[in-house]
Amino acid sequence: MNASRLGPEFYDRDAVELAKSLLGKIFTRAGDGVVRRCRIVEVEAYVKNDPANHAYRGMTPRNRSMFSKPGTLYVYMVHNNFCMNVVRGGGEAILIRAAQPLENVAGDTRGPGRLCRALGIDRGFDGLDLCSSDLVWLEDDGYVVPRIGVSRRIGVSQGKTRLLRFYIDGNRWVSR
DNA sequence: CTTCAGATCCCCT
DNA sequence: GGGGATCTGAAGA
Repeated sequence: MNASRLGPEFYDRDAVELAKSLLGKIFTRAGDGVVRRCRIVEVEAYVKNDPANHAYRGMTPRNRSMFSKPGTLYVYMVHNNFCMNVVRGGGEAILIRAAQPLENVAGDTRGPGRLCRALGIDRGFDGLDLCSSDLVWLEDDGYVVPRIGVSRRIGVSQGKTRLLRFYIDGNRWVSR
């Protein structure tokens, strides 16, 4: 089956639904003369009225991409590591925590910081549009997720009890 | 301007 | 399993 690039309509939906839908999709990173592909296997949702969300207290220079249109990439740095998110819009986004290497991907891809390192994603990718960028986009190859696992989020100090982490149950590339 | 906490990772035990 | 690295962004004075 041919893999097709996901368009604007895919990203314009409830944040939790978007998070679940991102599981199994192919993250593509082009440029540098090669095309790297990996399958998203673990995500976390950061929603409205969520103290753990960077956008909880409104827009700042760092998180402005989270208020851009659905399908925008939000990249930030924490403790010397980059993390990337798929923006839902209105201050909501989905953190990509881990992926399964498919093509031209070397290094560990389990954990948001490692994943960005393996794919060569940095703050320069913040604000790019996954629907129109020549560097990064998402594809659907028809893969169907066998079973979605749910848990609390990892590494947050607030909003700990909310079940907003989703992963492909049984996949060896899920972190932890 | 200063202070401080953080959506992590690595290395040690 | 736990602590330190390391530095940016945001809040407070």
